[in-house]
Amino acid sequence: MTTATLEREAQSRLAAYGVRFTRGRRAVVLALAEAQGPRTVAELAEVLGPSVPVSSLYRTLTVLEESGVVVPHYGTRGLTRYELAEWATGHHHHLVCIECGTVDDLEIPEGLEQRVEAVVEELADDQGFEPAGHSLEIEGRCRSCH
Amino acid sequence: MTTATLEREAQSRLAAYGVRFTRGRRAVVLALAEAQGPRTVAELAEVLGPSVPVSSLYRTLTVLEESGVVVPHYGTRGLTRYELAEWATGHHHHLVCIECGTVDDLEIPEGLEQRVEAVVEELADDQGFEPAGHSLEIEGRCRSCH
DNA sequence: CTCAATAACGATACTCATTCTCATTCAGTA
DNA sequence: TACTGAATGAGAATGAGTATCGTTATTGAG
Repeated sequence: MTTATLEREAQSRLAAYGVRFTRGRRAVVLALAEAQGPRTVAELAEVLGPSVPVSSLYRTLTVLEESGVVVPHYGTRGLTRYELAEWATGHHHHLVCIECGTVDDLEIPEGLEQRVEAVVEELADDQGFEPAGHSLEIEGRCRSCH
Repeated sequence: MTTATLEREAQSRLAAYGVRFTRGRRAVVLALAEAQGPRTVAELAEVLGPSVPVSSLYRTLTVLEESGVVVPHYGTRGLTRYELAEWATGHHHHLVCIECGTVDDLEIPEGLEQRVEAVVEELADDQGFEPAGHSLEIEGRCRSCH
């Protein structure tokens, strides 16, 4: 997805939610687009510098989450990470490093994804609930920690 | 697994780690054995009452985690939940309620689990890392929130 | 273009889960 | 029973995240 398309889509979602696509919100969306996985507020603050103060960063991420532009991720101790929603990144899973705690996106080939979805569907049938989503986290060692 | 077996195994793991299996630690292990899914400190404190003060509860859970008796779970906003490790509960996955945030254990039939593991293995081959574990979280609505 | 009206912002105070500290108590051993 | 290190409990400290509130920026009406 191009940056222009990403911005157009993000703006459209924010508009549907009834808020503006401001400079600060654009900066956060673009920073997340650069990232290879979910990012903490601290990591984003590092990238963005003082142009987006921390208090605004928290509020911006809340707005972006509520309008469906980003989704939160809670895979590591005590920290909330954010990433662009699947309409922007495509469906993917995560590799959580058991050594350093970083989280990387993990592209999953279509065939494998279909098999995961089939399992989720069968589980849903078994247990009598309707699944709204799923996530497969794989714990291992990232390239830096090998 | 019977309570006696659970206690024996827990004691053995704590001994291997070089610490004692005290009254407070036993109480926490038994409380987690009663639970149907990962529990927060607040939830455990509610069940245990004042016999295990909160500061001890945190420390106890840390010791139990380091000795391999319990594992942490970070699936919901801002809260760490703990559950007995898989040697006690067997391998399982989680249903995270998108309504109320509770997390329930989800037993997965052997056949389905094998298919999940096959996918994880293939992903590992593709990406060139060795997986240490995996978790499949299904987001949906729990029975209370239907 | 100017002026409200309202959305967004930024600094700071605050909350609350979790961790740390330290004095006290307990369990195991001589 | 007395000694020694482990374990405990109460409360202080930390830090991520939230709420508040005065200021600034954007939008739309005239």
